[in-house]
Amino acid sequence: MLGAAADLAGAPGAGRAGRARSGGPAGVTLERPPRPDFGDYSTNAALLLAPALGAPPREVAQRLGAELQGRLGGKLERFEVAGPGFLNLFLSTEWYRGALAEVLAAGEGFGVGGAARPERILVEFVSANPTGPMHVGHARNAAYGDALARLLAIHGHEVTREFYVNDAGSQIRKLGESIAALAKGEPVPEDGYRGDYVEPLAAEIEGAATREPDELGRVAVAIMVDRAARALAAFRVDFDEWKYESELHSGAPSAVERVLGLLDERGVTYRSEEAVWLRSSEFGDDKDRVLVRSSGEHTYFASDIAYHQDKRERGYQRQIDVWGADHHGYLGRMKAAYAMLGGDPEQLELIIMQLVHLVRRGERAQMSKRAGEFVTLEDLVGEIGVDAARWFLLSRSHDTTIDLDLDLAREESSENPVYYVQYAHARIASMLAKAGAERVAAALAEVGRGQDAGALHPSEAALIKRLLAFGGEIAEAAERRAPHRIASYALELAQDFTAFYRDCRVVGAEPEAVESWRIALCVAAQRTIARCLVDLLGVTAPAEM
RNA sequence: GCCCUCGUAGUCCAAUGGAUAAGACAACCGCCUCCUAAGCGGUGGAUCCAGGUUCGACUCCUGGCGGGGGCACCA
Repeated sequence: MLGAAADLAGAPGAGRAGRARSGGPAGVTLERPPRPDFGDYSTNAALLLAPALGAPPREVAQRLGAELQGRLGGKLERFEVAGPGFLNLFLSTEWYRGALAEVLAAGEGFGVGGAARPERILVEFVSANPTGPMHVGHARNAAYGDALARLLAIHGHEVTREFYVNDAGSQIRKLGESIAALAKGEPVPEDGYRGDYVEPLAAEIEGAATREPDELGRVAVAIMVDRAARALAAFRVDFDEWKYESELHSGAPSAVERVLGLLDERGVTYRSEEAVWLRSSEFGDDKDRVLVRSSGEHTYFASDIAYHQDKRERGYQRQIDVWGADHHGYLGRMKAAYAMLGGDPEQLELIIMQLVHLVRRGERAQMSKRAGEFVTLEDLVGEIGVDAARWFLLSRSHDTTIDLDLDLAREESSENPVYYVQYAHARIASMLAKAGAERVAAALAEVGRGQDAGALHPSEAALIKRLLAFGGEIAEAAERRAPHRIASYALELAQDFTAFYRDCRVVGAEPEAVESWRIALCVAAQRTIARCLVDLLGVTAPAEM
């Protein structure tokens, strides 16, 4: 944590660091109180320490305050004990000046790398079936998984992003059969694929009318995967690895066969009605599950177990899977299988994304891939653009259902708060350009020397406090797998900047020391907004609008 | 029926057990001689219901009610 803020966090039992290291009572916080007259920062430490100390909370708060006063000296203007025993701290201008200097000195390192224990993490997301185009649900999954990966990486973890391609099983054969039928001018099989994209796909594949369905399926998968990768890249989502399910079935023995062997050795499988079952119900699942069908074919679940085992063997300390809500019934069996193979269930995180519902004329519409009725990722981006689409999808918590009315989204995209944040960034760029690069460099150097620039405007203090909260916001958002918090923070930061802009003249401010100080504050605000937009949310930060 | 998840203003949505529940859109009233009006200021408006735990509950527990999802030898 930042030095200036650490002055406070270092207080007995106060702050995040205090909670983590001191072993003090849980729930101690150092936070920005709801009202300015409650001080700049506030802690409930006394409320929580009081029972252990056998003293009234207000008395404990008084003692804490006195101790802090001694430690911080001129940085702490005064403190107050409030309500049931809150300790409210009022910080001096000196403290604020030092804090901004530290933000600027930290540069790219400001607020980042705070993970207490960095891990190698594999984030698997999207993993859309290659049998059709990606719809808005995949877009949400992509935006979320991508933002989460960015967040975890900035928080200090080593992150790998992976797309799992389900290129095996009956669905691929069905796709091949559908293409073969269309190529021959025959009707598509009853349970085949008949979306708008299938016919062009059939036309694209040379000699489709004379090739075998299995082979057509493979060719079609290659085309669809390539198409998905491109659509995702255009959405600013890139993957480090593309893992094919078919690989898990190849070789002798295959990865799937090996994992089935492992389960067998552990005595957690049995045969019944010609099929091989997993005793997953003994590990928290609702019922036992089939691994090998009576036909001799492996189930999807069997390859998925092999896939998760494979991830573990690749040395990831943590696996995060981002799944659609329609997969949540699958969670219990996956956790069970993971544990049955000796994995620590804590290290397998299965995140369920709630669905995106399409709304047309106020009514919910069903998205059906086989019927070809859905809004694709490309449609969404085409209608409202990458920035607005990403913000729209990322500004909501992953566990709330989103209703998407594309007509409304198109109309309202100009009202998207993303533009407000971008506008603040562009406005700063314009101000700094007006000041000139040399003047900005001089101002930054001056702040580092700690020049006295007089009293602070409340808007300046508020903006600095918001900037100082950045590291905590990253930590909180990363630990809770909640990138939407970054969107909230970015908006609040932009609002605080805009209030500062309204209240405080920057370029041309008198005396020069004030101008320097405010230019430096603008630089810190601009960097942090860009950090949020570009590096965390994958949204552009334009220099002009 | 069972399991999971969500219920906060007209709408969308935020809030590690903390003080008077944040913000956006929509509505209404004002503001461009001034570093970008994609902006600023102001007004009204919310925790599904009932119990419980706690000094303190939107938050945790129990029971309802409502929305969504899931309960295959499909993937």
